[in-house]
Amino acid sequence: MNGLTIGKLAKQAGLGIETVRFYERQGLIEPPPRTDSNYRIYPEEEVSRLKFIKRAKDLGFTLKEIKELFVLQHDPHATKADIKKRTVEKIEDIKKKVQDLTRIQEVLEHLAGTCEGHGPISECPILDALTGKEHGHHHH
Amino acid sequence: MNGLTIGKLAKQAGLGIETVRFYERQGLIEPPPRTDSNYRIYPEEEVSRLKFIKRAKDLGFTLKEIKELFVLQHDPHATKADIKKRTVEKIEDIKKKVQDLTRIQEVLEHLAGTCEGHGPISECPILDALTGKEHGHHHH
DNA sequence: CTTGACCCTGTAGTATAGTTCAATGTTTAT
DNA sequence: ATAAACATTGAACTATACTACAGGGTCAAG
Repeated sequence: MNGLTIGKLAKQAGLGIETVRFYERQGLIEPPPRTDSNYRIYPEEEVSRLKFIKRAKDLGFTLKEIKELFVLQHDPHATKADIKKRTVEKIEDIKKKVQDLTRIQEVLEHLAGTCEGHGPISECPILDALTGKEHGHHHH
Repeated sequence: MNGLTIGKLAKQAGLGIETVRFYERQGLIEPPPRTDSNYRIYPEEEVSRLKFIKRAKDLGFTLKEIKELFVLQHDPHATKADIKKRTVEKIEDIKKKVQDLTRIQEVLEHLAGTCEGHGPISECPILDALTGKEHGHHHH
C-alpha cells in the first residue's frame, strides 16, 4: 500500500521524472530504497518535500539554498540557532522582495488606471516610471 | 565632457562591464554612440535603466520579460492598449508572487517565533514544517 | 508471450545569464 | 614617454536547472 514509483511521485508533485532524478543527483532528496528490480520506491511524504522545493524555487530560491536547509537538518552539529538564523535571513530576503514587488505593482496599477488604453505610445507613462524617472507620488 | 564610459556606467549601476555589453548584445539597452576611438559613451539616464533591469531581475523577471517592455516602448505600432494589457498581466504576476512570498514569510515568521533558538536540531519545528510535517496537524 | 507503459544508467544538449580570456588599441597620470 | 588603467572584439567558458536521448530492463494486460 505504501510507496510510490518515481512516475507517480513526479506526477503528484507536478514535476517530470527526470527532474526528480536530477534532484536526487543534486542531493535535494534522499536516494530512496529500491525494489528487487532496482525501481525507486518513495514514501508518500516525499511528495510534500518535492512540492516545497517547487514552491521555493518558483519564489526565487536556488536549489542550493533549498538544499542548505535540508543538509542542515542532517548535520549533527547544527543547532536550532543555526536554523533560526537562516530562517530569519530568509525572512529579511522575502520582506525586501515583497517591498520591491509591491512598489512595482503600485506603479503599474496606478498607471494602468490612468491610461485609458488608446492613443499613441509616446504618451504612455508606464515605461518612464519603470526606467527610473520617478515623478509620480507614492500613496499607501 | 558629457557621458559615461562603460566602466563608469557599470560601476554606477552596480554591474560588471561585460554584463553591460552582454545586455547590449541581448538588446536590453541601445547601442550607445561611440567616440572617435570607438569607446561607448552613455548618457547618465542609462544608469537608472540598468538599475531597473537589475532590480527586476532580482525579483524573478527574466531578461526576456524585461526586454519586452523596452521593445514595446520603441515599437511605433504599439498602442496604449498594448501596454495596458501587458501591464495588467504583469500586475497579476506580481500579485501572485507577493501572495506566495507572504505566505512563506508568515510560515517562517511563525516558526522563527516558536523556535527559541537553542537545543538540538532534532527538536526544531522549522524543518519539520518545511519538509511537510505540518506542526499541530496529525494526519495519519 | 508479446505489446506497451513504465523504469534503469549514463551521457549529451538546451536556455538563461553571465564571466573570462586573448590580442590589441586608447587615455591618463607621472 | 611610458606605464597603468581602461577600452575594443570575438570566442570560449561557467553555473543553474533542467530536458532529451540511447540502449537497455521490468511489469501488467490481453
